[in-house]
Amino acid sequence: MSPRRRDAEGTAAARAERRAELLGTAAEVFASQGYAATTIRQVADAAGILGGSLYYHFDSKESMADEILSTFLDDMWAAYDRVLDAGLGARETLEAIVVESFRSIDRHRPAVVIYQNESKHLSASERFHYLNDSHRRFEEMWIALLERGVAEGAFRADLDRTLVYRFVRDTVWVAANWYQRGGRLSAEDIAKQYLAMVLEGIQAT
Amino acid sequence: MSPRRRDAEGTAAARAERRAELLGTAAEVFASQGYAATTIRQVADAAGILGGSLYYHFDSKESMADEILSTFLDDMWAAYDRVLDAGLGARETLEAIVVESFRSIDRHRPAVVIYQNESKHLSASERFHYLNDSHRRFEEMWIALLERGVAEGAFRADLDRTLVYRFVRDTVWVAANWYQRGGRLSAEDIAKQYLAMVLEGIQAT
Amino acid sequence: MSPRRRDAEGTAAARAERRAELLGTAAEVFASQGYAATTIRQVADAAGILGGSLYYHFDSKESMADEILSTFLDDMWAAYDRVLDAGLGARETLEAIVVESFRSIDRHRPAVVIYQNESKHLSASERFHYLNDSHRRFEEMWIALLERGVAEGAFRADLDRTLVYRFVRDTVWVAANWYQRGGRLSAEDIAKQYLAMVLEGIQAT
Amino acid sequence: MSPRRRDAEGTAAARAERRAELLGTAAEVFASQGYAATTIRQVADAAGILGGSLYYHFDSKESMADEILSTFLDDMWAAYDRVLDAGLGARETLEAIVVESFRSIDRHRPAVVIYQNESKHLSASERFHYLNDSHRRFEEMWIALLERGVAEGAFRADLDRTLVYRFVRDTVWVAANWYQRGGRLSAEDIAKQYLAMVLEGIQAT
DNA sequence: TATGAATGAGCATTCATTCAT
DNA sequence: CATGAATGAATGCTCATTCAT
Repeated sequence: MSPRRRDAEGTAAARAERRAELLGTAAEVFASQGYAATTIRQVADAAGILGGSLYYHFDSKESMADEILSTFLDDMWAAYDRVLDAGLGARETLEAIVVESFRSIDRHRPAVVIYQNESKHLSASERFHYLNDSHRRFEEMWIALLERGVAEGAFRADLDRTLVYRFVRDTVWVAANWYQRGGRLSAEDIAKQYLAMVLEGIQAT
Repeated sequence: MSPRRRDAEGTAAARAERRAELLGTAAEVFASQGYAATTIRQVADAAGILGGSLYYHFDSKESMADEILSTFLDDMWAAYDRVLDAGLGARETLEAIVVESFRSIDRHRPAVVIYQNESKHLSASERFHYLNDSHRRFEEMWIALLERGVAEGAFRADLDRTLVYRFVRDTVWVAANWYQRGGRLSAEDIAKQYLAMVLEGIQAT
Repeated sequence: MSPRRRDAEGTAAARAERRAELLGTAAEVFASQGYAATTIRQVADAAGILGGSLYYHFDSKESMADEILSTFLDDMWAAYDRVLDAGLGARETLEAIVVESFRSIDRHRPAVVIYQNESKHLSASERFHYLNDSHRRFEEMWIALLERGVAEGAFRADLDRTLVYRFVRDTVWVAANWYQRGGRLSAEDIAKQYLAMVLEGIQAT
Repeated sequence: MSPRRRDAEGTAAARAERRAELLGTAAEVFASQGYAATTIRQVADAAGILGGSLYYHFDSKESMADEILSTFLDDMWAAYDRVLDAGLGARETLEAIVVESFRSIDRHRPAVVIYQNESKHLSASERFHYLNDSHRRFEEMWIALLERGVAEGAFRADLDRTLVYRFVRDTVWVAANWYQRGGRLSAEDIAKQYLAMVLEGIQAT
């Protein structure tokens, strides 16, 4: 590797790192104040630079949200796909999906919060149509999984399919609102307990 | 009753009715677009009047949100209090609380959506401190109920208390995002199925 | 006519009048400072209101320029069309067109200045494509007129057609840069002298 | 000449050459987009460097315009002065001035365009007062020339002096907007035809 | 009650300019 | 010589709010 090459990679990497750093800051502010209610100056303040300086790195406020959300979704779907391709039974698949979901929350908590709170509004714009696509794929995956589970005798057949889907979906993602990395319970701990509640219920047996 | 008196009451009642009508419209727009992303003009458009005219009825955008949320919370707590005062066992209390929650969603769907999406941000301002109070009371109620249930042998003892609380709380309220009055399932139907899921789990037995 | 009708017309007329008043102010500022170099606040200052208030009347800075230019062009082409439809000889037509051009300058001086200075840049945007259309029609009209004049024996045949077109076109419109209503010479006076120069030249005979 | 001296001259010359190159690029961009509407980045892009790098060569955007315009004006006045010092008759002087004007357009087309479009605005600033001086000198030269021509019996006496001045002045410079080096007609060809039109008129005799 | 014109603070974004490397 | 990250003032525009009618 020539020094020139190393230099070029060095600055490209530094640039990418700075972007990621700023996006992390932006994601946190968007998540805690809401995307619409957050001003670009608040993001810049949190990053320790001036408002205008953000535009050296990003085209617009929207493009920040775009990059935050698509990074999260790409990562999440990669994890989901690994699970779905593993050829597990319905129940094991559900467990693995829930675990991966909590791991996603662990890795991308602010992005998940933004996804939940803002995707309905953002997806109206062309640029965020992939949110709808992801949402549709998500629903199809869950419905198929739940039906397979009923067919395999793993899940109850007496519940409304759509209701169960929504129940599981919301139950998992909403946790992003209170989850804190490094808290009392790890993402895996929480996943285990959530699975116990979702699969077995909370009543004593 | 003098005609004068009747007139006064008539106009006072008419005024209150108009307020309620406008608040209903505002709540729907706030719920569907988000409070911060909604302009006062959009609310006025939806109501068929001009932006400035809303200020005859309300002091500010904030006061609309205030009235929407406090009306909902008052109504919900009245229902909760009736349940809590009925002297039921833990399990029956939980069932009744969940049913009342879905009835609240049925009666105040837009308000519930606003409550979920915006209360975290709104409660920072003095005027909305009652949101924090309500939240705290809510948590205390649920924790106490769950502990009583464990003590009574109705609920499992092997689950993290706080996790169960959050699980049940979120699970119920998030449904406001998709619930539609007059849909396939009534609020009571949904409550029954949610209770089945929460209490017994979704796995086949 | 009902009072209601009169009222509606009254306010509609008042609104149109205010728009025209503001557009006149904007046109003058755009003409004297240049469109790009003029801030919306400068226009507002000249109108005695605040920057934001202009947006009650107009969608954008661009839409002001649009309305200024299209009003001028519509008026000018109406006058041109009256001349072209009158069935005059080439020389008389040229004289009438030049006279109408100076009258247009008299009525729309700032708009003409904006047209000259900014149309090249503005016409890049879709919204201002009609500037290109007008330009093309203008060129066709002049070329046809000059050729007819040569055929009729009214104009010299030894000059480059395109050069003559540009000469006459520029010669007339550029006068908007210094013309002042109520100055020593009226628009018609100037037209007469310009025609003398263009037709007969400035050298002594 | 020591090697050291030659180096210094070499780099100084190289620097001057780079400046001139960059100024040529800047002039073209300013001319085609308008000075105010052109960003320093667009100039830099056109030059193949980054925005900040221009500041190694120039103090400011303004100083680029300054150098572009003053270079053009110095060159033009040098040519004019040669003509004026030649002791020609009024008519021959006018012809020579017009020819030199078109030669200036040929050599400095973008600068001429900038001069026409922006000098009115630029000359407000102290730094560009020489634009006013040039303008005044220009006017005096033309008025004197035209009066001499009338006195010598070369030019018509029945036309408004100021009008003729403006007519000739604008007519010549405006051509910079469409002139293209290497086009069908050379600068001298165009000058000849313009002189024919200005002196003899366009009507058949 | 409602209108419509205006306010004025604030927002996302742009851009000339600086400067350490 | 050039880069690239940052500055900070300014810009077009939005929007909650006011108020005379």
